[in-house]
Amino acid sequence: MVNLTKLTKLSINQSIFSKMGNITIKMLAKELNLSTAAVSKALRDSHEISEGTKKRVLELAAALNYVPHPYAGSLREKKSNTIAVVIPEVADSFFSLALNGIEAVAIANGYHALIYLTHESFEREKTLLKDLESGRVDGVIMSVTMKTDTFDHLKSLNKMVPMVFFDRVCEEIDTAKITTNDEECGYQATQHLIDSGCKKIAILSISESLSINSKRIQGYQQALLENGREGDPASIIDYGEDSVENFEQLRKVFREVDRPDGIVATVSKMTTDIYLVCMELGLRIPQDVKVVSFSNDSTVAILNPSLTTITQPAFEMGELAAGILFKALKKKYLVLSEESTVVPSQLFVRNSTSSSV
Amino acid sequence: MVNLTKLTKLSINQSIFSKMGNITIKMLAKELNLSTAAVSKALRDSHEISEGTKKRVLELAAALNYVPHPYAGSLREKKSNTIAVVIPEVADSFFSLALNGIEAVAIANGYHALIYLTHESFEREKTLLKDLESGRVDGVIMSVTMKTDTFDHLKSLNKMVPMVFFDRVCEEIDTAKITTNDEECGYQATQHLIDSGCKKIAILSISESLSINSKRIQGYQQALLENGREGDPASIIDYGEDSVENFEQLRKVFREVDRPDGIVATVSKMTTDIYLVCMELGLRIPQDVKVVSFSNDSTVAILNPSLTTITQPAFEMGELAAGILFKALKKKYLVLSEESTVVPSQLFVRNSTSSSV
DNA sequence: ACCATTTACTTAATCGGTTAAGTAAATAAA
DNA sequence: TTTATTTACTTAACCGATTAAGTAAATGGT
Repeated sequence: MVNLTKLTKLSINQSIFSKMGNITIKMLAKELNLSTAAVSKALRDSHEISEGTKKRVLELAAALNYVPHPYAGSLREKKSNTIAVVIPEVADSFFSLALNGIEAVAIANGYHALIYLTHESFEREKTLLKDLESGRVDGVIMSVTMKTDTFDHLKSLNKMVPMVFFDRVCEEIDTAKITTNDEECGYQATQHLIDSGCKKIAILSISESLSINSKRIQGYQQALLENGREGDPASIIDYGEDSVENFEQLRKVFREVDRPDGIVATVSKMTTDIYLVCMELGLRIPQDVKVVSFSNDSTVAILNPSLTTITQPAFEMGELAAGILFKALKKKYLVLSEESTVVPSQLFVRNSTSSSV
Repeated sequence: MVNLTKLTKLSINQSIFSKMGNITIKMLAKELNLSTAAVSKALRDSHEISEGTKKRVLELAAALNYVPHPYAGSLREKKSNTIAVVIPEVADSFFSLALNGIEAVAIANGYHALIYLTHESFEREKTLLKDLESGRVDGVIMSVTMKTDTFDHLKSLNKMVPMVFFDRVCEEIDTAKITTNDEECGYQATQHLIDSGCKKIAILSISESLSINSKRIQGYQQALLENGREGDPASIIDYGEDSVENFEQLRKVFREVDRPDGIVATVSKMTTDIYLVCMELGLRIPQDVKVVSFSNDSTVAILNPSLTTITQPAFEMGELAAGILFKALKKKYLVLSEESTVVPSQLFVRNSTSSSV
């Protein structure tokens, strides 16, 4: 049995919440008539401590539910055993799947993964990354916002902490980047629409500064070019953050006489708008308009009609990014930029591009 | 201009990443011939420091990109300015919306919100909560896993740190709980199916131990009872984690002669399976089977057919939960259990329950 | 029996901040 | 002029853990 009489004297500053106060090594030491050093070593199974003492320490620690304070150790060791994952949002299948991949690897490596959301705000990204220069985390995995168009905050953080970018990478930063074959996919999506009989193909552009966006559009233009079509600049439709404006924009495009008969959505959330606008205007998918979307949504198969998608290896990209980061955290002198990887996405043909209807 | 000559002598232990090493108050103090105390006070705009000195400190701090180490302050102040958000997953519209609500409030209060995912693993929940007893965070907002059926880990954490539950609450813990009117919604959904002409209504049950689940089912049973129907136990279909098994289960149910002609999905992810099974078996929604789902998905309107939903005030529930937690963190003696709130959900009728087709 | 080594600890410094208490010089009050 | 107060700092303790260095006692070798 553990005698707690002495310990009660130690509990101070009790708020309504910490009825018991946090147990510290100091308390264990006092209770056991040992130095804090001995207790610390016992907990870490040091050879300097006798088996009997170790047993006493472990038993008391368990009885009192001792949990080491992570910040104390981190401060001393200059190592937080924590990584940060900085992503635009989580209400997106791609990011939530990638996150699962990252988390799985982080847990397997005994690390904490702190998730930070920028909500596509460049200001928030800057504030966040500045904070991460503090030593709060040992490494960072991130996808930049749609609006990230200067890179000093990234460069600055990259000097302090190993970083790995995934999907929405920043080309200007010299470090590891996990991407998918965006240009090729833009090409494939467009070629698939052409093959399905589309004459006028539009593409929704999410952000000028985003490398994945421009690559997808490059692929789109390349496909048009190879098929002897003008790269009509009017067919690149800017898609912003204001959902009302976006809807209005789409409505306008599809109301025109020479409206597109095929459209590529570069991110999944554009799909709902496309479907709704087509419904409203009485345009049938795929008969009047064919749709391909970059998407990882699980609902694509039960949409009306089911949606042809370019699906990214989201989970795998997360796993890879995390794997490389932990490799860097273990081996001190890893050249991260040499670890960049491109993982291919896959085209899934469904009814939204069917030409046989 | 800042003279950095002295400072270079301080940089030690440079890894490939920390080319510059982290700037500390000690370095600033040395460079300015001040004590660390003076620098600390200057940075916190103390009246004890002259305006001239404050200016010198602030300028050097800015020039060297000084970022205070959060763990050092937290340790001393016994306050981390950080809360934890523990949720089952993020690939779910309800949780991601709630998360946005929580985050918005956290940022407004100058706090960090650390997101932890349990992936519905009870073991992970226990490990996580144990870690959170360390002092890592000042408060916790959480939704328990589907499998959480013992509560010692929750009770234990609740002694150390203020907790607020939302949606998937634990009734046994005496603290604030933000819920929606689950029983009423189960009732409404069922009544709506009855009103739409359904004779045999099934409900998908996600977990026996989850209070929201049992409440929804109670509402369902109540509605059946009030309409003079037997509460057929066979109509409560257990939905587990194995997606292949779930699909098989559903297929079996809908193949039977007296198959249901109405079904309530208690969580949104069940919807895809229902739609796919109906497609496969040639059952038309809503003519042969009517579907209501608890869902916050943005795609419900473009499904085939569009889905009738019970939609929870997810963002608002997150905001409320966070608001109460911060109220508790500010006022020391707030009785959290008195802050529990129930926010109503809303029924949106769409085509999956249409009776006029 | 005597020195060497091993065992099982303790002491004290450290991580990077914050702050109570102390102090010397300048200014104000009597 | 002398004492009181204010100003602008510094010193030192502290948060909770880790660990290099120190030490007393037990054990071992010859």
